[in-house]
Amino acid sequence: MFGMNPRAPLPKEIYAALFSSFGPQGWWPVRAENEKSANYHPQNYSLPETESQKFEVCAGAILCQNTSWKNASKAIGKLRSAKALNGREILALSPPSLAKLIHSSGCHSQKARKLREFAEFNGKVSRESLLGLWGIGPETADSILLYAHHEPVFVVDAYTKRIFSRIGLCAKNADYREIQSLVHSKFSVSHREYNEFHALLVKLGKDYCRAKPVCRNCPLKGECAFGKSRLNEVL
DNA sequence: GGCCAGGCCGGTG
DNA sequence: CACCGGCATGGC
Repeated sequence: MFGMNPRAPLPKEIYAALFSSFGPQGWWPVRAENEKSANYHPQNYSLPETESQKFEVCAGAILCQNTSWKNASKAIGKLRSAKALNGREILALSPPSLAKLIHSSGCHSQKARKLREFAEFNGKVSRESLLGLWGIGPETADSILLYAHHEPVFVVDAYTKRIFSRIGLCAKNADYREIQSLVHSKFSVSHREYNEFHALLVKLGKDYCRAKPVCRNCPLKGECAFGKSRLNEVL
């Protein structure tokens, strides 16, 4: 309860404000079969379509755990060059050589094991089955469900927690399921909106609502009590 | 050079 | 159950 603000903006109002200032983010970035560089596909919510594109999304979700997308993306590129962006080839590599390919993503030994665990999995995809795999926690599982399988699931990450708690929408120590069910119940939408919502929150977290916040031109400064009080201090 | 990045696991109290 | 250290690279 501490830190929550009854007059905080609702999830759908936050979504609307972010979408109108930032526009569609076009997640998840995947490469179409004949393209040389990874592309975003704004407003094409049917991607990923092929099995290899889906695998790329899942591998990316694992590789970008606690890592910048840039470093994770470099590792994806290495896997592609090695023709190892699929379960069969991942399993054919020795763990050390797989770790070498994904070196740039950090925690490479752990992530090599995580990729192998995922590659070995051939059951029915669900939140429970994904969470049963070593190396897949709630955020990675939900990212896979949303961005690879188009399930209407809101993904919670460190940015989400920081933004929502500063706004007063949730407590500072709110846990994953608490934040997720808050959004699911107050903002029940399709995978397209959850896709954009998470991506927009990441954008806000990177550009404005950082650890050291930059409130000056934040799109939410009008409704954020935290930002207002900070701006008053500065002025 | 410290802090942070689109977390997760295993051990501890 | 809540908290913490370890994993590890690259950019600012």
